[in-house]
Amino acid sequence: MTSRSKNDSVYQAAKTTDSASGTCKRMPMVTIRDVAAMSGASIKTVSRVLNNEPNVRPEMRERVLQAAHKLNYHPNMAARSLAGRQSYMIGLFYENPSPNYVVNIQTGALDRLRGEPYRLLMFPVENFKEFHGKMIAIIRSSGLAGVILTPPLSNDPEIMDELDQSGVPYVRVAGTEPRPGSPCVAIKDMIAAREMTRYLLGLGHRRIAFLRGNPVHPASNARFEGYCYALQSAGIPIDPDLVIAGDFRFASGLEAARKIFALNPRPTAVFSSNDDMAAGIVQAAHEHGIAVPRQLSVVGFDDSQLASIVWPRITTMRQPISAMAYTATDIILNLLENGWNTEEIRNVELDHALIIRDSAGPPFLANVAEKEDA
Amino acid sequence: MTSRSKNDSVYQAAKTTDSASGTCKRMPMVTIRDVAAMSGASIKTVSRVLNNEPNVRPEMRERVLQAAHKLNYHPNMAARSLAGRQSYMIGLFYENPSPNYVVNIQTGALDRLRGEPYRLLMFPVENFKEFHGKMIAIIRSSGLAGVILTPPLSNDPEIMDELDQSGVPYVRVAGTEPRPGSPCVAIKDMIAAREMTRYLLGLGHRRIAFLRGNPVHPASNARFEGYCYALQSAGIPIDPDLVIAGDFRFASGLEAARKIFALNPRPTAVFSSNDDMAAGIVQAAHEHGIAVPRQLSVVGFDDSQLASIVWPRITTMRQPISAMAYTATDIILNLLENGWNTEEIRNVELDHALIIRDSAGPPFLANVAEKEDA
DNA sequence: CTGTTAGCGCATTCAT
DNA sequence: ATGAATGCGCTAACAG
Repeated sequence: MTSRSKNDSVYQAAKTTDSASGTCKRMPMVTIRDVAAMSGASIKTVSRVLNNEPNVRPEMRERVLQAAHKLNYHPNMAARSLAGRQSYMIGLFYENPSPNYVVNIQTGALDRLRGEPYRLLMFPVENFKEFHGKMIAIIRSSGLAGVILTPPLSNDPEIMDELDQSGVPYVRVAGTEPRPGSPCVAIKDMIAAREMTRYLLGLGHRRIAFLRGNPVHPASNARFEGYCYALQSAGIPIDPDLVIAGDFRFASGLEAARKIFALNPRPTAVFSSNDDMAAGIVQAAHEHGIAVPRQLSVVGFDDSQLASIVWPRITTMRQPISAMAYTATDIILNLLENGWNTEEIRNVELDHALIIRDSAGPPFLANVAEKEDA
Repeated sequence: MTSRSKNDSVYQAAKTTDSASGTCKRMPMVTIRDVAAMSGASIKTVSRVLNNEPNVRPEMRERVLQAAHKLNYHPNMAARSLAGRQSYMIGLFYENPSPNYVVNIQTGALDRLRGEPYRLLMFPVENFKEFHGKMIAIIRSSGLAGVILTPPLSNDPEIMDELDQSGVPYVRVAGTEPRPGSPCVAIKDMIAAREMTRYLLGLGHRRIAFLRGNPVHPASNARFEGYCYALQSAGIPIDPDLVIAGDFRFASGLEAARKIFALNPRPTAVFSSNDDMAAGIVQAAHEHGIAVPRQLSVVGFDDSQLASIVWPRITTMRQPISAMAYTATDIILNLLENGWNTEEIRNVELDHALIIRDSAGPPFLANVAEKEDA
């Protein structure tokens, strides 16, 4: 009740006048000036209050806050960006490998952004090769404050060069090669894949096929290494016939299944680099009347929604995708707030977890025999 | 070759100087002034060229364009928004029912935005009830030029009231109730559901269960109506026991399955309001040893990725989600460009399509008999 | 057809 | 602890 009715009516009128006029053009802007006028402070003081800067008397602060609330004031992002020479937009660049991955990444980033003045801008990239040379333009024209790179972009040296040049902080999700000056959050793909392979080995499998992902995603290679490592330490040579190419898509799992089913003797287990392809194998198995896991164990990687939707539910390696994006966003925010100190770059590695479900079991030895006399 | 080396070197130096200095703060802004200086035009002329306004001599236009290109100029969104009193941000508001839906919506919107100066901002809404009253604040502080509403927000009168008040154009995706002043793009949910039900009827089913979606999504009700309509015109009364509650999530399909399987006699078919729940039913059927479609036909709605990933692949009603979002975005863009003429609001209805796959077939009559003597 | 002059709403010196 | 003045990069009236 500090300000009298006269003020109130003025402002309230200003607030509703246009929407009542039918043409409904645009709401009259309530600016920092209006707040200043109403609270009896200068615009600078209002600015101080709004940005939580020191050197404002508590009671003054309170008055300003009340006025802002009363006027339903909201800072104008554009003006703020322009004057402050920085934006509040974070760009998320991704190439759509699987919808679930994208959604999880988004969710994680958005979670971290909740309550922050920053916004998330989506940049789907179709063909990241033809993307080269455009990064700077995009950053500049969209006025991005920071960017989050997901694979395969997070390992593209050219893109990172451009980013370095642009001067905006960027964080890589699931990048593999360390890069000075650029933080990265990832999981230990190699270790995780080794773990999964050992799980299969522990179940008794000896002929384990591996379904690779898109080779431009380095995680795909890291997982393959883990598979090789585990096999070799178990004294099992890598059989090239058991290594099948794929591209992370469901359809490529379907295709791979054909090749795998044609193998003689057929492997007793398949380790797919991600869940989408694993689901493809499971579907193909159904169609060929091959029982999973009795005749064929199938395991995936990611623990995406898919893995628990198909039947049997897929044993997989959980990759905390949302958490990775959350962390990446957190790092960006720190970089943005505390200045970009290239020295204290954080590289974070999050934990993976083996999720045992129903698609893998001990090898059905009759299966091998049955094949051998074919 | 209009401008000489002197100019060139100056600008080029300006372009690279900072990134070479190690501290990598921010690239020096190339402004409209630089372009004006280099091309020998005034900033207003440059502005005209950049915005494709008339009244510029072609050769002048060319010179400006070249200068801009040479300088690697990119307009500053913030300044443009501030001066032009309009932003280039389109907000996409959604509550995450199923990841696939969200991704499809996004893809459609992003497709339409390609090449446009507009950007897409994501606004996930957890609890849309507690969202009331915040819409205006969000629009204002983020400086949204327009918004796209997806269900259930696209049918929330309070939210739409706020939107009307805010004055920014908004388009509803899959809204059901027509609303003056707000365009909407949808499919004919009722008709489509009726069609699907008739398909099942045509297969010979008489006991068809219906799995409802989240009741706050009006599409859920429309689909239910279609089901009822088809049944009634076939002279089959609606059996309340066959109408099961759900919420569009996979898990609710799983739950619903238990109830459905306990029914005696068991229905020969289930029509689920969306694919996620249908996938839940299929999974549960596997677990209970109920063969789909031999012992139970299951059909879904949406034709999401899921539908063709589970086994058997689900017969479903394709809803062109991406296309709907594309169209919605198109409408927003028109509204933004040509002014918001409330008179010529377009309500668009896109086509659905029955996608016949493997999860539905004729009823297995022995099934009925078998149940009856139980 | 083209240029000049003013701001847009805010942050930011530098006064006080 | 507070305020006046200046300008961010651009668009928008107006003049020519």
